[in-house]
Amino acid sequence: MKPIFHPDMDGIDAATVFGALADPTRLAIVLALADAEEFEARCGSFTDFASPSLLAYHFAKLREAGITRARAEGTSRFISLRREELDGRFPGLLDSIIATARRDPSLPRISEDKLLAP
Amino acid sequence: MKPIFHPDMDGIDAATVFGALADPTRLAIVLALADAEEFEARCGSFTDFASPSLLAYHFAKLREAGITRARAEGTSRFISLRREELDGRFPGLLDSIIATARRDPSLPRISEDKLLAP
DNA sequence: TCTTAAATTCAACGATCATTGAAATTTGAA
DNA sequence: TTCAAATTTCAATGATCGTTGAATTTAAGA
Repeated sequence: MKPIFHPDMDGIDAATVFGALADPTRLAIVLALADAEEFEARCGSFTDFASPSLLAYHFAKLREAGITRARAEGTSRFISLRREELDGRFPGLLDSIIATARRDPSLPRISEDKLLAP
Repeated sequence: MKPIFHPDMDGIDAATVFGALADPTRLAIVLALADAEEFEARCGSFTDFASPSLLAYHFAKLREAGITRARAEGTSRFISLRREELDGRFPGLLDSIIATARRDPSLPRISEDKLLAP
């Protein structure tokens, strides 16, 4: 019932965004969201990356840095990239981040068809 | 006499680069280097940003993440951006970082003519 | 040689971070 | 109402981070 907090994009500073990306698991989440056909993914799709409670921590970091939004549906949650808003605040940055993540072979990947499966 | 360590760019991963940028002082250093006419700056030019010992810590972080190089001359040191090398590893990233830093008014700035003055 | 200047290194500190496992919350289904 | 699934919250841990101030290094100049 309690709404999910999403920060105003105008208040986001650059160092906070980079801090949210300074972790391979979070970078892998962003990459998976970027490379997926669907624009959102179920939170439970990422259990290959970390334990549920650790994932919740990483999801909160990304959300509080303005990079992702979250939406609740039933007992599930879906997250997606705040593409347009982030591009308004820092034009071109998200695309560059995604391109950078793609170039890093050390990042864990996830098969795309896992992202929405219940 | 002991040479300054510069990591091989191939071994740099994306999360390390973002981690080096997750601090306003280090972002301000990168921004100053990017906006300067000269391609390098004396380390002592940044004392507005932090104390000498704290600056040395930040310089090391940037250097170990592959973002900057350092060169000793007499008792001074000069740092510069590893533009071409970084662009080879992560094309377009540095320009995007610089554009992002420019859009963040909360970052401290330095008058450009301080960067080389002895 | 003695001194000064420029910068780093080191030891310490409190703060934040990533991680774990258990407990709590929320919702839909039996 | 009870149960199970999905996810978060909480408390605790060790590790890393940003910061300070003192000590050290290095090289140039008097």
